[in-house]
Amino acid sequence: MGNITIKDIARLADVGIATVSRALNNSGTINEETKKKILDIASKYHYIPNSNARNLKVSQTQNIALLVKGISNPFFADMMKEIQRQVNLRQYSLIIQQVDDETNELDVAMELIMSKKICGIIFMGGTYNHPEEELIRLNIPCVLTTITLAEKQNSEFFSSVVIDEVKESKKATDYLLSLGHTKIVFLAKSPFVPNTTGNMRLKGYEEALLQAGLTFDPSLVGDCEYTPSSGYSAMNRLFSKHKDVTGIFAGADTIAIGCAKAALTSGRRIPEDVSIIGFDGIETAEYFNPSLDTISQPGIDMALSSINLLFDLINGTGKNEHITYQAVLLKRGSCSLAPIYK
Amino acid sequence: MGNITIKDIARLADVGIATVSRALNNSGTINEETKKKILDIASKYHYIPNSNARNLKVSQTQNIALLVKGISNPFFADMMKEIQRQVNLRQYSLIIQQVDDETNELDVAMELIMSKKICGIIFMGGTYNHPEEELIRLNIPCVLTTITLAEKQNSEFFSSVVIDEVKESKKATDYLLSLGHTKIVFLAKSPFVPNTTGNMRLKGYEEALLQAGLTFDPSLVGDCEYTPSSGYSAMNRLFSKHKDVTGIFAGADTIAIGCAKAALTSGRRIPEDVSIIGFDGIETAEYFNPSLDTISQPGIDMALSSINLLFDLINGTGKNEHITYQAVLLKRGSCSLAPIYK
DNA sequence: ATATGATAGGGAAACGTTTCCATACTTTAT
DNA sequence: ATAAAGTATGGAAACGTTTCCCTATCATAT
Repeated sequence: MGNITIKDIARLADVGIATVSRALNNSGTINEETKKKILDIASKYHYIPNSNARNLKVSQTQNIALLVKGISNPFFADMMKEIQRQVNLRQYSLIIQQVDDETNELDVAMELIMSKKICGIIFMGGTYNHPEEELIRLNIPCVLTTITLAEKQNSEFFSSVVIDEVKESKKATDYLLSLGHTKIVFLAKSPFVPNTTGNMRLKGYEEALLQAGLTFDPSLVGDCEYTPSSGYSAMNRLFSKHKDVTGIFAGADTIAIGCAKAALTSGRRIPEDVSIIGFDGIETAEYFNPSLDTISQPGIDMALSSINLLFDLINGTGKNEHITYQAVLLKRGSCSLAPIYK
Repeated sequence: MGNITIKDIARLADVGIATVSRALNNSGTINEETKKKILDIASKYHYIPNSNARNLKVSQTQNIALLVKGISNPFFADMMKEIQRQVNLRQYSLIIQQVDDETNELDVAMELIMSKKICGIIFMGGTYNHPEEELIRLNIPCVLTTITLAEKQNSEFFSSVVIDEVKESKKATDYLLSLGHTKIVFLAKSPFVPNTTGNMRLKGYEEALLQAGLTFDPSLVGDCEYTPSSGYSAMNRLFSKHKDVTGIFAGADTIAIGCAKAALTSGRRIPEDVSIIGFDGIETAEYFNPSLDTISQPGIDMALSSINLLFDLINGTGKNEHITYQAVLLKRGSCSLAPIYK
């Protein structure tokens, strides 16, 4: 049963197909009555335009792509959900493509673009230290969010929505410092790989330490994935080397949860013996026992801005923008004065 | 700069476009040398086929859709990630569409199908109590997973990958019962709405109770979303009515986390005063403090089976199948003998 | 020598749209 | 009454593929 096409509608309404097209897209000039008749027939027969034909003709699609690195972080999940919602609201479809550490996201993006599957793209998570020219090559509306930019952020070829990783990370460390902690562990993914998110956050940690007159000890930093299990084993390793750690700054709440477990199973109390602060502000962190202190990113707002900026670019209703959001320090139950002060 | 098309390749290779098409898809008869020449030129000029044109012609796409209800549950997130991975591995794209409680997933599906955007569909989460004919109308390879089927499961029009909700839920309740608990709370989403997942799990809970000779008390069941915060407030309400609750069966780990918080903040110890068991088996449950007992579903396996069944259908390499997985009871640190036995 | 059957490749139609152009009919201004 | 300027519509080309059908070449069998 061949689907119903614009031709069928034309025949049924006894008009030309050009007229049907005009009625459907209300473009050009068309008589109101004719239009109504056509629309009625179309809806009566459940006409749905063939998007392949349409896209072929206009060389544009109604799909936008979301390329996300590190999809497992629940913080991203919430952002994705919001982006999803906004995209659907605008009658577009979302093609989500996860990219792992090995795949080159630009190749993936290029293929999606060239095959005409998408008309806009959001990069989420990870690092984009590609020379700007590469992004220019994409030649498509593009926004980068929740990522660390190696290059200057004032490019005219994409929009971005980020936080100041270094500053926010310093904020977390400063808080621990203010509580009197001096032996503070830092955990993140690839902290020593230049320009990664983990690296940026390490910088903030280091800055805070130095500013407080402490020396930076690389053996206090751990490398782990953004998961509880990975945070757990990394923290265990750290504990075995440094029994006297009293402060932990985890570069993600998921990691913090794993660290907490490690502290607890080693007989340490939180926050009496060891203070823990996370990053991101996922819901579970609040419900953890004890409730986890964290640096909370405005994920939903960032998602919203990203999609708005993207559609501004797609519709030509706005120019490139670069937004930096503020994160906030949430004090809950996992940090307290260093034991020495008690 | 107009993209490079099959015509350009034909011109460059000095052959007809039909020949190029044959070389690209290695279909029909073609000389090996000619083919090599064409392929070389194509790759040299970074030719990428226009999928809109192709899809229009063959009336088929390389996109598969994932319609998920209740996207916020991290248990789904892991499944989605695996589905994503498998789809990409096969050079298809995944269009993820979240459907909320209000939207009719069949309408969404129909639109996606009719507009020729997809060639296969996976329904995930929620309930599908649509009459079979409705699903038949879709007329496209289709698998239902992690959902509760109202109708008999032997349809020839779709595949399914599920667990026996009632049985697994009874397993959880039996466990609590075996520990001597008699006043057990049950929490899930829409437990009293027929055929929902929550309702199925309620049935298992009820069966276990009845079998143990206890009476079913509806005032012990709570209705909440699949989130910690919702579980938290629902449990608080329940505690205020029933101070002597000693067992909690949460229909999701996310809910269990909220319940645990409620128990803890009310001064109850886990598991000494109150035992909690969850459902799903998300990673965080294990790292919670205390480690949460749960009924663990084999999410990754289920995702894998789903996608395999779907591609069997798409490629015509297999017939409809209906798989029921077993979940397993994970005993960790959140359940113990009822206080009365101590 | 001719007939047969592969094998290779080209021309052109078709997929379902949008849009340019042309035409026909109205209205309004002169 | 005629010209000018809308307004409404249809025909047909075009988007970039795939595929059907036809022709040409060549080897093999008669």
